Amino acid sequence: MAYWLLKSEPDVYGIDHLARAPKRTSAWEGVRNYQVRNYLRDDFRKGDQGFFYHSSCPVPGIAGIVKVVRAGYPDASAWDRKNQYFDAGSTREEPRWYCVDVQLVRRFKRVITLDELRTHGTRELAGLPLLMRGSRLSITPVNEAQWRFILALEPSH
DNA sequence: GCCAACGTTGGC
DNA sequence: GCCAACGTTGGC
Repeated sequence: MAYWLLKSEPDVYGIDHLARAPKRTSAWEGVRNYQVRNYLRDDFRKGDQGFFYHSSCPVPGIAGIVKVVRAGYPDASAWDRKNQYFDAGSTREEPRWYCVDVQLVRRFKRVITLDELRTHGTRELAGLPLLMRGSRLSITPVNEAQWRFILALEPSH
């Protein structure tokens, strides 16, 4: 089982939106970056878990945990002319973009902030893609040691 | 709103 | 295939 970090802007789609979704489940769609597309298409498995990260907001950080309930499948938003993520280059025969379905596992009792993660960036979280210079990908892998370490941060403070 | 970093586009 | 221009991301 793999671990991931999924970024979203809370104003657009935050963890509270997912909490209110039917079955607390939603498609993670609209990804239009090839590297992230490859993760979604090739590497995501049902049962994988992910951190739900809030970006572009007053306090960026990890707000909770999701699990993958459906592995990669073609992103239908690319076929919808009215959708802001429409892409005429993606067809049903040859889909260009992929998505997964995620279900909220739980919200953290507190947001584990980017600042706090950075304080561990040279030790336990060295190499975490989120903390790497220039890292902008909306989905990045998290290894098991990093996953466990971040989970253990939640009860402290 | 700024701007560093990085991806994409398109002319050549 | 190069690379300048442009667009996007996302922290600050």
